[in-house]
Amino acid sequence: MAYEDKLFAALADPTRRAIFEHVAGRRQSVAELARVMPVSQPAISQHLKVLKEARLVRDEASGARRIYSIDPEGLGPLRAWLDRFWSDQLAAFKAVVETADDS
Amino acid sequence: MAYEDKLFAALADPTRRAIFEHVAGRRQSVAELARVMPVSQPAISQHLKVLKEARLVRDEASGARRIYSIDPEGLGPLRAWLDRFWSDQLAAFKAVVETADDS
DNA sequence: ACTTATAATAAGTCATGGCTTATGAAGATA
DNA sequence: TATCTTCATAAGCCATGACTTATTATAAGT
Repeated sequence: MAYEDKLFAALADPTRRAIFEHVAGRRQSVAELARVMPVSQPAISQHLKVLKEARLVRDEASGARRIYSIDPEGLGPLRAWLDRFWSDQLAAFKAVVETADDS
Repeated sequence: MAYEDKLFAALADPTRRAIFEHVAGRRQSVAELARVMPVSQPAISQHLKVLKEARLVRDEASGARRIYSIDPEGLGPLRAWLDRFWSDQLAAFKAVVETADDS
């Protein structure tokens, strides 16, 4: 599976996005997430695995716990993808405006 | 289903993303897309329906054809979502730097 | 009018994915 | 050592979704 595919797929699920947003707000353990989210601990672990493979989060051992935090570079590729269309659309918009000026 | 959910879900499928990128490159009909993509015409129509409900594309009748084009505002919410974390991460990074300055 | 082209919808198949409970491994605590 | 916590993995269930072929509707061309 291509990397970009993993990134978009990881963000597609609402529960997983919620977990990501929690982790982005504050680094925390699996148990903490399980306490606040409406799914079981294994479900949390499974989501975190997907997020990790998409490089959206990192994990770090801390005794028996495992602390998850956001991966600062993880959203870079998403932004890059987005900017591709952003500039395209700006160019297209500009072209329309300039065509209108010709009239 | 919430709007944001539809947006992310629409972009999750690689085939659908490819269709979106084609349409973004040049406005075109369903048949044109079906010619270049490795799936059937109904599959294309189904994907376009999802993209349209996510407000990523628009359609316009042109005789028997239906021309699909990108919806310029469609990616706005995605960018807004992204920027939320972008500034968060910048703030976090700044905090780390300033803490380092204190030492 | 008849045929061809275009595209949407219906119905059915099949794989994937998100969830559960059960379990085991590794660390902390008594 | 024994227990408790934390977390990951295994296995199974079930809904969803991406695809197919078949069909229908509408418009264009002859």
